Amino acid sequence: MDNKTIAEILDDIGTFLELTGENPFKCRAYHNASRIVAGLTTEVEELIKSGEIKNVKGIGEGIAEKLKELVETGKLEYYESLKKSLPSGLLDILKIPGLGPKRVKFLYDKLKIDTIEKLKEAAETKKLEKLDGFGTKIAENILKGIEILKKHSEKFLFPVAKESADRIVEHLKKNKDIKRIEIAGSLRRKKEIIGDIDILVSIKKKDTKSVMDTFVNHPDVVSVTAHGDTKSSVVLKSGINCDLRVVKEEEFPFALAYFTGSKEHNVEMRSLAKKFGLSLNEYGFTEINTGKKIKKLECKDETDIYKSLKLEYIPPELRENQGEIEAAASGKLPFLIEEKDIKGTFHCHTNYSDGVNTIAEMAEAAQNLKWEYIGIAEHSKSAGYAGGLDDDSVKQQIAEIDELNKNFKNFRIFKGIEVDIFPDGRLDFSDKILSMFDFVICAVHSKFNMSEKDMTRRIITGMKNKYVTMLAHPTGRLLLEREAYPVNMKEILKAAADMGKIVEINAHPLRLDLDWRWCKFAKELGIKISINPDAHNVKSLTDVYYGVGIARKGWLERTDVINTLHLKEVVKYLNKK
DNA sequence: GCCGTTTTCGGCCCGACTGTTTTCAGTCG
Repeated sequence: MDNKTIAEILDDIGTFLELTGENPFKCRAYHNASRIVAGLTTEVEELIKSGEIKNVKGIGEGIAEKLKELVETGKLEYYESLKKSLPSGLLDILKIPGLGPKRVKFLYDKLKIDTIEKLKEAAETKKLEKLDGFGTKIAENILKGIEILKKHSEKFLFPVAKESADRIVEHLKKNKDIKRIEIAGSLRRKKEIIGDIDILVSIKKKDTKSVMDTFVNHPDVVSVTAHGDTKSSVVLKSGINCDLRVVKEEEFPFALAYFTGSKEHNVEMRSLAKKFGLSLNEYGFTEINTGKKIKKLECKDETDIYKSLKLEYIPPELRENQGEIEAAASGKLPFLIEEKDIKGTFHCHTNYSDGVNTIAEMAEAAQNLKWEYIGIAEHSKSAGYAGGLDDDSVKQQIAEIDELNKNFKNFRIFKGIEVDIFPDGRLDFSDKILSMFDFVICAVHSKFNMSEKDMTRRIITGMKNKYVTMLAHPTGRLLLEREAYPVNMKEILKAAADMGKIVEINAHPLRLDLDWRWCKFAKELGIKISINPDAHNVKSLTDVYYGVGIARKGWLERTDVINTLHLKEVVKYLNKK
């Protein structure tokens, strides 16, 4: 049983326990354990065999015992009986905004409501509002919530959320009462999937009304779900929920840190503050004993906050509670890669296959970005749906690139290919053809329904070819659209490290894969990463910068990423292959 | 259920908003 499945089961147990009214801290222990398991780079099964499981922080005796049963028998009695005791529909009802475990359980106990349909009917027939603690307003909100859930239950890709957020920020900036404004939340942390948008402002005067009004009256706003003095909440045209918080200028750094999250990072920060005798919240530090605001613990920015707890400044992308606080305490934070470090890129398509622009146009666009090189890599012949190249068109493209390269002085187009890995691990071109390229990318594009074992072997066999330089989009996922195919990523990365192959972070917003959760492990193995846009037109070359965000989340430094090398260094690297 | 530089028991982050109440519970992040 893989860690992902185990994590889901633990998370469900946490939720089930909430619904039964269990001690909230016990519930949290399961949710915590779920997150921890999801972040492990070693299989739980191995940890149990080696006895290492008891050294994992957040997993104690009780949960370790349950994990043991789960991996050894493939089942967990505790989980099964919880599941049996509660209708599965309660989990759906829980997704409705405004309904938490208490109310869901109450409704189930009182009215036997266990599906969204029954809930809707009860609200419409005024049964809900007669219950203790319920009223007309809550019933209305539940109906509204059901509608919102139906329409906008989905999450959003980073660029979609970013664009919506930028529009609001631009609009708010016109309000002269605003002093500082920042996007916070998962957008600031550069998560690949965004749930909602958090915007934070500080204002010059006391009255927040004008700022709040500016916000809720934005033309993109389709409904207002909260409209208070310090917080307002709206749903935007794009379907995204957007929150605005207004704080005083001196509170701004604390609020920014707080609303940037992640929640888990904040919890750790608060615990740490406690050890310093301080309580940390979105407004500042408070001494725990006196309850008085500490005058001289003013922080002008986030750096000051971290410094107060004897930590280095932690960049937002790292704030996922994946060891960044310990690293910051011991001066071991990575010096993260930045956009300006990118000197070129690989894996771009042209109109030779399914791209839009010519090679020359792509090269020109790359130069406009001040890059020193671009690598063209079309699909191979079996990728008929994507205009894959046959032997003849390969030769023709190579000739064209050679010709174009004669015109450049400090720029170069690298000749490459994105060759398919067949189910048996063979590649879609002969070695003779592959030997003609400056670099070769291998990737899976078909038959995704193989077992984990077979898919892992397929990819590793493909990488073994001596002409292969790098592996592209290692899980084939399309965010919010298609699940990753099952692979043993640990084995693949180990194999890549052994063979000295580069692994791609595909910077296309739908892929962003190698996932950042694996980057740190890849880095520890000494694997070089290439941040590639998989661009099919000139505009999407800048997708590379989404990839930089993911690399930063994955603790990567300039030296971990191959396309931070200057032209001369890259030529040397590729020639060594 | 987890955890320990106050602790092996007794805590476990904390505040805003909403709706229902008339001082608070539930939800959310």
